[in-house]
Amino acid sequence: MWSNHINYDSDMRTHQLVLTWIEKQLSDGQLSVGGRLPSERTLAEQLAVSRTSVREAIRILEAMGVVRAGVGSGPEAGTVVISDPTAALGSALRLHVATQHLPVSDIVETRILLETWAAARAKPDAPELDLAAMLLGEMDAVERVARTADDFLALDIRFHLALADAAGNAVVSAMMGSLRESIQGYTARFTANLPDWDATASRLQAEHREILAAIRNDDGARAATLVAAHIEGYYREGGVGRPAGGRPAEE
Amino acid sequence: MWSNHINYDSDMRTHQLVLTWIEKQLSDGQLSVGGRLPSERTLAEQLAVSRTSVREAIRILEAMGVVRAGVGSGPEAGTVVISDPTAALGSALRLHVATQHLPVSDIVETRILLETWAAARAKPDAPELDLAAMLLGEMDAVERVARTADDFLALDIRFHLALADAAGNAVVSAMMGSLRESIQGYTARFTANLPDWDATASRLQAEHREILAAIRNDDGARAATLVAAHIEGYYREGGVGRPAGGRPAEE
DNA sequence: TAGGCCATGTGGTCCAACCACATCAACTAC
DNA sequence: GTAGTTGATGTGGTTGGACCACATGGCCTA
Repeated sequence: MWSNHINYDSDMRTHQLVLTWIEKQLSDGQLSVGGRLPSERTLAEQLAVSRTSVREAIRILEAMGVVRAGVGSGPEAGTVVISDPTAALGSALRLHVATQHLPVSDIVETRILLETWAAARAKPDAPELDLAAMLLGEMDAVERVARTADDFLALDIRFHLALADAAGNAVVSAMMGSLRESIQGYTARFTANLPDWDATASRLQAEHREILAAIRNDDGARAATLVAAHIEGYYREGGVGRPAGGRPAEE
Repeated sequence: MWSNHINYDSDMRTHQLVLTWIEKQLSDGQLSVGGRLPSERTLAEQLAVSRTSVREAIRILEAMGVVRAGVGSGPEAGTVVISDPTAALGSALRLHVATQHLPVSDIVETRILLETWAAARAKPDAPELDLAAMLLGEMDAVERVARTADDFLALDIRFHLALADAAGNAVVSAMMGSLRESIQGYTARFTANLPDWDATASRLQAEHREILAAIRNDDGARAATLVAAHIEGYYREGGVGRPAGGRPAEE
């Protein structure tokens, strides 16, 4: 009775049949990110295959990063779709960006590219935003007790990473993380060039709040604009000319 | 009697134990391309796990394009290593990373983000474009002489990296380079599952030429649009549902 | 010698259990 | 009544055994 309209090759291996079925559910929208697959036993019965074959298919999807299997009962249980697999075949990702001798202007450019994208894409209810909000409070505290600018900027970086994480793209998060050292290395020069650190910190905090508020209001376009201006101003104030208007650093 | 010196995490899932064992064989050189794994039953006995777990591990390797399973007896039988993941994915086969949920959809997203940006800002006279053009010619040559899809796609990756380099941003170039391994890992499976490689290669080449032409004409917007469509189509065509080994489902 | 047959070994599939785990509801003790 | 315990329920994780389809190669027969 379970006639899904999949064209089964007569000699298709059984676990591929399961994969095809799941793929169809996903492409049809009957299954999407966050959704749960039927239990292995149920799926086996529905597709008239053994649970073994279902498990082999799920194992592949798990290795590809499409689903995550969790035992027990409750929210963590079952097989959950964690990635839209329209183009998903998983693979190992090893990021080792050599951030040693990179021009600051290129870093600024890349930060703007990645962070504006992330800001435009972040969901208002992303849990990473809570972390960002907390970091905002810590920065306020640091500022009150007249701690060093380094402490403040360490939190500042974490704030920006949290915003990037809120976009939900693991690769972008990893790339931002790989820039962390470079960004940190810059802060020394940054603080040295500032005439009035307190005023700068206050302004940065105000901008941070605006950005976070824009994301929380689901105004991605505004958030992206604010982020770009924020990063630009941040580096300009530190005496590093921002790479002119989208155009690189010529020469 | 089988004391392999693998450090078994006590809570490691069984099929991952098998993956770890096979990874060790490959990295130690005791197993290489063309070599055959022990039979599933033998392997299960040696590692003191069930054949089911061995099969799940082999299924993953098969989906990753590392091995090919053949029934019967004779040269086509047994589980044969058809690709050296040690070379393809870096110094070690990070299968545990593969199961660590780094969805390829995120990689696709990031590629589109970075490459469209690079295409939009690449200068028509960038020297990297000459390299890109040369690679185009090489891909044509490869296509003419044989069905060496792997060779073609190796050049394809270099082409994309050259375009990214043409934007003149060292950070973006480094990030694209860090994605290289991931992209390469995907292409192995990609080629194995295409019904008509020649047609696909021709289409890819046509798109490559369009992209390059757009950049040469200083039409960054068009180049970006073409790149996005190109990458999207590229991954979609190798989409989920036809892991290595089986023939792709007819449409 | 030529042809056919079958023992052997492979992966492919299925089944029936059992385990570990996590939740939740019913129950019990206070 | 409340707090803690216990068991039912359902999940994925694992196992061993069984049978199948397939391909080879040697044995046996004509």
